[in-house]
Amino acid sequence: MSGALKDAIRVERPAKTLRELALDKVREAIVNGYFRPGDRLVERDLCAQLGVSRTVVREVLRHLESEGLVANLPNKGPIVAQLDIEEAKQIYEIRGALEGMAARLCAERRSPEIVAALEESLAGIRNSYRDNDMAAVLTNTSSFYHTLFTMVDRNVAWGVVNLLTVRINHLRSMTIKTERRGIEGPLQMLKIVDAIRRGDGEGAYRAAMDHVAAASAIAEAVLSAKKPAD
Amino acid sequence: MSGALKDAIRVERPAKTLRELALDKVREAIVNGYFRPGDRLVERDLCAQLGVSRTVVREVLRHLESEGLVANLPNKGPIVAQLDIEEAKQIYEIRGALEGMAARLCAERRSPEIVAALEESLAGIRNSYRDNDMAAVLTNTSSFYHTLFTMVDRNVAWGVVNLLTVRINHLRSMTIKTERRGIEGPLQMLKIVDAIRRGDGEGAYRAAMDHVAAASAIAEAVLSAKKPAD
DNA sequence: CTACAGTATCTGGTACGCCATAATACGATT
DNA sequence: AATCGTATTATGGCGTACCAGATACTGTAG
Repeated sequence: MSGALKDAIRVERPAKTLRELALDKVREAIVNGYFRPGDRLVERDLCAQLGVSRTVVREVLRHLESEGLVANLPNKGPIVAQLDIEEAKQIYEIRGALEGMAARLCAERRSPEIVAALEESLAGIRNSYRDNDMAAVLTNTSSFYHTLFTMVDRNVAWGVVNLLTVRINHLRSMTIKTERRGIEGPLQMLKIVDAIRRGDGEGAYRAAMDHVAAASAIAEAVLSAKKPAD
Repeated sequence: MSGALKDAIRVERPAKTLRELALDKVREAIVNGYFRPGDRLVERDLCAQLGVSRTVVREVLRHLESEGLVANLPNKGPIVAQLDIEEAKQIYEIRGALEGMAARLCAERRSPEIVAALEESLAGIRNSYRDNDMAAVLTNTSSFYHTLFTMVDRNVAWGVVNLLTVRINHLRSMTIKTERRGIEGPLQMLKIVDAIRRGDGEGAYRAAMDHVAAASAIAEAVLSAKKPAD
């Protein structure tokens, strides 16, 4: 049996451990705001809410801690990590560097498939804005960058970006709701795609940087406007 | 009592939980080769070796898994992650992008303190090469980049670089042992410092990129030379 | 109203047990 | 003897119970 085919008939098992299910649940609960920043995450309460044992809950909390979504106060226990503005700016900066890098690589490859895939994602974003479906905007934006990275086989960088992105997810959901972002966001991304189509590596790099820089500026405004109200 | 002083007499407790101690131990054991890539990490064995309970061991394994140092085979359990060459190249590339970014920022800040701190680290590296103390070379190199990042308050990026670096640590220890690396490595780093001293952001960026590119090339050679021998 | 003691809460950590699965060894059958 | 089925073992996944230490809360005595 040839190597390429030998997995074809493999029986697909759920294979997800309880731990992974719980991890996804809690992470989602944090990123979509069910648990707010600063909330304490009491182990035994989580056990009850998730319907799993402390063993599982503790492993999940450790995992989220290493993702930066959960902070651990000594002798007090885990809380949902607070995002301070300085950290958010750094995250945006890193994303700029890595997404710029990926955009440049895409441009240098000069592959029509890449352009087509990016345009499809971009169309999805426009539609979601038109339908006012903000959740869809987020997932489509993610998918845009996902193709940007995976088309040039940069899955490690994609993992890094993804890891950082969850930490600023509530910021993202605020920035995209900003007035004019529905116009300017896709416009900036279009510039990236155009530069890639032209094979203009440097232009693609700068366009990607500009896009996250804009997002960062909006995030900073949103965050500094909200902090005093706390 | 004034706020600035009130922590002064605080009794410094280890504050490290058993879990963190165990985490460090296991990570170090992996990084310095006590556990080889592909080795199985049997929970109950680790309990015995570390002298801690299974709960702790499991949490440690989960943490290392999310760091990428440990891989979990379904229905078989955790093993030490194997590093394939493609992934290593991607990690070097990311480091290049981020270290270049940090170097540029350092140059733009034009602070003599930064230059002084970097020169001190660099001197440490040279001395370690002279003494043939390869472990010290590694830690001093880390400290060089640590100052590069923290001097411009980019601790998040530093965290990312650090996280990625542990995954290629055995590669690092092989590349620095390469002939001529003891000359060329410090020379490339000196170029970074010089550009920073000149306030030449672009030059610092490129010098940092060149340095990791060189390391990456050596690593690739080392890795592809070793793989067939497996 | 304050100080202090007692109490409740919660994490950190341990021990132990049960179950499911995968691999291996072993034995039976043809 | 080769093969097939079965017991055994190793191990991870998961749950429960328990204890110690730190912290926060509370009520009472002075």
